[in-house]
Amino acid sequence: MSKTTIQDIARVAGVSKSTVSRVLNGTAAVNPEKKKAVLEAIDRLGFKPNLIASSLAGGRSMTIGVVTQLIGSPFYDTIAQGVVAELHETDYSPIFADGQWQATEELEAIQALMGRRVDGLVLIGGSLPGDEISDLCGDLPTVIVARQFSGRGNICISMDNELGSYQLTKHLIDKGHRKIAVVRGLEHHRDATDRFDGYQRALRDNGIGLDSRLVYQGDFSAESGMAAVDNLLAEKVEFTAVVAANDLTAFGVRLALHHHNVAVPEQVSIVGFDDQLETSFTIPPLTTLRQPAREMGSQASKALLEMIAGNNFSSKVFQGELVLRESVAEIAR
Amino acid sequence: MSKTTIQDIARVAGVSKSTVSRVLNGTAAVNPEKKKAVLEAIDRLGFKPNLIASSLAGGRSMTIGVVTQLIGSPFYDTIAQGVVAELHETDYSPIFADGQWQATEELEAIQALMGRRVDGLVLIGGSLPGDEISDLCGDLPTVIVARQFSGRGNICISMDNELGSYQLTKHLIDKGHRKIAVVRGLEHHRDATDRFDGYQRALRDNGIGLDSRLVYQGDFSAESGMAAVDNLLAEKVEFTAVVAANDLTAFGVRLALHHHNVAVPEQVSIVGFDDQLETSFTIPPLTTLRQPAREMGSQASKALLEMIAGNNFSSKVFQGELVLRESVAEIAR
DNA sequence: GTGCTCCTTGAAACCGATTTCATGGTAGCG
DNA sequence: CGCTACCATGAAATCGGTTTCAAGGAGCAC
Repeated sequence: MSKTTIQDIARVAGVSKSTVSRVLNGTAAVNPEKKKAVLEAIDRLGFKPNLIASSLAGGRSMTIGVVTQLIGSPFYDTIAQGVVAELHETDYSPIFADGQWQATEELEAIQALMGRRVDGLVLIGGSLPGDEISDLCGDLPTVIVARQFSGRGNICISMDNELGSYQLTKHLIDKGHRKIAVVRGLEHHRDATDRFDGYQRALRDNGIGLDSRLVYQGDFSAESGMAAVDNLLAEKVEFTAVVAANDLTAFGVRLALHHHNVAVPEQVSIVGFDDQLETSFTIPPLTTLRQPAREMGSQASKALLEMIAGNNFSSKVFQGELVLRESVAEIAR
Repeated sequence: MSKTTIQDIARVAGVSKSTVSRVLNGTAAVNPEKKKAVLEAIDRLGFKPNLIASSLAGGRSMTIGVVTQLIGSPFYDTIAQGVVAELHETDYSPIFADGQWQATEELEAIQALMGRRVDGLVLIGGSLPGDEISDLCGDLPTVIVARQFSGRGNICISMDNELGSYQLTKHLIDKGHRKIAVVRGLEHHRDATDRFDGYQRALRDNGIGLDSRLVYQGDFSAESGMAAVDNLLAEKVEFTAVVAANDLTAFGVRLALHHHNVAVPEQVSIVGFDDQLETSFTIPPLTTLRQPAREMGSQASKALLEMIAGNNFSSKVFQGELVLRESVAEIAR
């Protein structure tokens, strides 16, 4: 551990601490010769400034708090990656705390990060009410990713889930499908309800009535996709396509259909949501809606840095991109 | 931002800073009444100690540096999750820096973390030579995950890749396969070479010669799995099974076979490596080797905390677990 | 009642930087 | 040549805690 301090450098270079600090931060002009002496001393002693001390003195910690919800979801993981990657170029370091999709945990996580005097906060997902977040964070720059908010004064980087689901459903309708089953995501989860809304709007816009027998309440898991299919088949409900809550659920749907010897896409078409890495390699490759997860993460970091710099930044809603692959077939009407 | 300091609490409670500090940390006995007064003041003013100041004064930052290699690999991500989850219960917070699988970046990442005076370091993967790590970190407690080391005095939490691959290959042999193709992982990557070694040993132990036409140099991607199959088929090399470098590669293999109308597992069996979430839902569900990624991560945190506490801890090599699903068929000899 | 120890407590030093402030020196200008 | 203005520089205060140290008080034994 480099125990050398700014004081040591000052002594070796024959200047004062103040001067060393000025060289380090370029806060003021210094005599070129002294500057050289300082730099040499730094190099020779292998000095690394103690960021903790500098945080305390400077009032800025150069850290960004990131609150995750540690469910091994590729989507959220990718967002986190984007956040970290974007910060990588800067002098800020991300410091993590986890909320586990539970309000109390999330609150603790935020408080822990604030105790560390982070300069900004990125919340990825989460279940804490918007206003509570505002109260908690006060004037601490805060960005919320993958979540849309009605709360006051928060910046959100989110996805238009309703539209995405609308597009997917519309795509199926355009291909001639009218008996379209849906596997919903986690109950009360905003993303899930938005997607379901998009599904409904697409049906409505095309004069197709909502058939409750085609709606299955899932939870974003593959298992719920399988259960949905088992259920549909057991009940002998006719359907030619399935809108899955996300890709993982679509995997489950697809596997269950396989078990029941239903051909995809010949007999039943499937669409997912997310476009996670594996979807291009399933059989058949899955038609889905790409969420720009990594980009959302890096956008969140960018927004936060702007806010910290004192600039304005407004919320951004991303639109997904329909990725057509082979899991949807056209059918005769 | 709570601007209240320990000084404010002291004033309100009518005691000295020292006493407040003692109440906060329980470092010494305090008069119950004063203690009560202090606690009340803390509660009333909503005081949260400034961890930065306390780090500086206390000499410990209560922070753990985690060096990742930001490739969106589910395996490494899961390890990171394990690390974070385990730390969640403690007063330590993980702070991230990324190495991008490049030695120079990794070096910078480590230095940045040391500048933050982390109390310990977890390296997930990485390419920096072991001795260099030792030099760099000195006596800073350090744990390396998902990597085996010859370097001196480092603690490693790793997987026996050679054995895992041996078991998978052996399983195929037991099922009657003798023409077993292999798609290797990234060149020069230790995990990849270990796995290839395991493959070779299994063949050797069972009197099967190594046929270089059955060996394809991949890179852990799904694309390389597809390319391998295309190649094998184009060259008209006979094979009845494929050992893929990891699950993702196996997905590629499986898709390419599908495109060529080769039935899995009837005509060709496949085994993967990792047991990532999606593998149980592919068609057919993939036989693979489960890596206890999350557990490795949490084990790493545990080890690190022990080391920080001054206790000894030795390296640990995990063994994977063969997960039998439906992608392997028995064939007549 | 005196002397001693033990315990609680506050004052002050300290952690390692940044930043303010005062000073001496130099340059510019009349 | 003298005055002001400015620049570079170091001393000292500061950030918000922890920890050492010495002192005051209580408790106990004689």
